[in-house]
Amino acid sequence: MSERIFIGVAWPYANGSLHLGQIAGAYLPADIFARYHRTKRNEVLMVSGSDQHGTPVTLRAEKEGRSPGEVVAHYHQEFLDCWEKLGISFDLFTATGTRNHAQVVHDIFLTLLNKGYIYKDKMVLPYCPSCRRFLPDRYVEGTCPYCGNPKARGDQCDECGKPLNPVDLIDLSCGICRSTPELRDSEHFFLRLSAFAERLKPWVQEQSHWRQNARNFTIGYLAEGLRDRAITRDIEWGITVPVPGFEEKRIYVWFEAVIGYLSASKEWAESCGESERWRHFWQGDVKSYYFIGKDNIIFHTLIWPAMLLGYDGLNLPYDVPANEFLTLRGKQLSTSRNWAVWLPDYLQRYHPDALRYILSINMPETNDADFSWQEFVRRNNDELVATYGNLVHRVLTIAYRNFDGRVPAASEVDAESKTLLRKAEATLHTVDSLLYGCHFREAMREAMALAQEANRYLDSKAPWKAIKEDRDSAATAISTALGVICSLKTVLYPFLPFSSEKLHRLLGFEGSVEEAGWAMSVPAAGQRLSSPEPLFAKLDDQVVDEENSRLEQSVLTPG
RNA sequence: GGCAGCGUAGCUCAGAGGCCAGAGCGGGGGACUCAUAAGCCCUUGGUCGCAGGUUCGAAUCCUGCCGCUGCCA
Repeated sequence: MSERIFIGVAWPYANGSLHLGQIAGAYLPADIFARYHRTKRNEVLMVSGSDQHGTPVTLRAEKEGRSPGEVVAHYHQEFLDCWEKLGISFDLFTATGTRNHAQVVHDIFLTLLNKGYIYKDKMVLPYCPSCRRFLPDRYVEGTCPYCGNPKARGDQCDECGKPLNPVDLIDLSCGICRSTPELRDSEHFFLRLSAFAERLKPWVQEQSHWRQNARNFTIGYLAEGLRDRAITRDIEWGITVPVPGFEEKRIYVWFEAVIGYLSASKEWAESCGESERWRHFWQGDVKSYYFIGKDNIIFHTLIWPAMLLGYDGLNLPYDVPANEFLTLRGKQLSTSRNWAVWLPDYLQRYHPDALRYILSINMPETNDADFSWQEFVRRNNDELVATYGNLVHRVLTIAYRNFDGRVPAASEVDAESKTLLRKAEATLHTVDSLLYGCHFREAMREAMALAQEANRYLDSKAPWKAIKEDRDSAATAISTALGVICSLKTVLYPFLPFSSEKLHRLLGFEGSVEEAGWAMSVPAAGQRLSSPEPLFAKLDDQVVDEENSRLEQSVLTPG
């Protein structure tokens, strides 16, 4: 029975490059999940896009002397390039800057407004008389009321790290012209989150399959009481407010970005030439998964569900597998301090599957997990290459050289070989159910355990010796090992798609691993093998020093 | 400051009341040679953050403290 799976992935902010933390937190697990379900022949729609609005984009643009549109277009293209190279298989990766997105946002805004879930109210905000505008939080400067730092910004104090409201600051000044802003009333729209609390509480309670971090955090947040939130701002860069008199204001990013999941689905449907097909993934018997980092939990477990409840008729999230964070050499990533490994950089120098491997085997599912170049090289060389890559290579080489480049026929399958084949079959099932439940790290470990088992089997059978005395026994061993490798190719495909496809062809198959499906398929006797080549390359230990000094250099010259 | 998660072998991480607390890597030893000097076998190594408590029994539950992370004010 085929299932329908909707996969929404966090929308990366189009004001800078992607780093490894984002990949480990959301994109990689989402992609593993999507590839797994496709191979299981389930229907999958996986979407995301560039988050192109908001003050960070404007700031970046000003700093670089470009328009926000140019900044956003640049990073959008870079993202697309990264997805392709890293093999993140979106059905659609769009952007919040599209006309379609604005239309869908307006539709939701007006629907919620008509139903009374959005209302107008006044806020007191800093207004600069000489610039003649309300100032975004980040454009207000003043003295921090907590630590006395005279250059705190309206959104947060860089000295003590406390988040602030602009009106908290002492001795306000305009970040643009330095004059003193006055506090004025400004009219804004608010989302009546408080109206949904009673419906959200029992719903969250029922989600016993959610990860502990997401569930407890959400329950705690609900217990404190959901407060209404402003959804418009006095800024110029963003989606317009579809109400007369609000031409100078824009919809706040946090409100419109989550709507991207829906607008992207609609855009995808249009591009299929079936404009109503999005409903297939939003209504009825569909499970929707949202892959995000832990900083984003309540937007997906409370706010977006509230908006969907208010809009009515669309499915709420089924699961929100929020990951914890990736640290870099034990320290928190920091884009402003340039303490990060940037994805475009990585992809220029190394194999995508090597990164996918290390981030999978040590995915920050329950804890923050650490990345270091030392670990990267070690796991690549001592685990990926040594255990899996070498297994594949030794089996293919023996088969190719001794059996005329073809899969040998197993005469009689002995007990030991049967045991291994059963183990392969069992691994296929175990990995299946682990992936189904979003336990990626454990699934990867199971797969690697099978590779280890196969190495043990080869050692015990020693086909390189048997070939001289008992050719049939060697044939059985190699045929069995080829079967196991074939299963490994399948269970590892969601994690390591490039090398699995390569192995698929080395084993003499046509088509793709996905088409072959999630099943034990022992290559037929006589099947022609391709000339063996290693799946992965070992990395020189020098890489550790090179990359570490690159990191330390980049910290000295923050972007 | 409030809330949540986490603190387990040299390293990276599993385990969530009861078989001597596990895996991979590293360290030490061994047999082998098909393979990217990879693989295999044996072995080393932990008062499970600290202090109390509940229990016949606690890494696992409770309380307090310390440290890390995130969210909120």
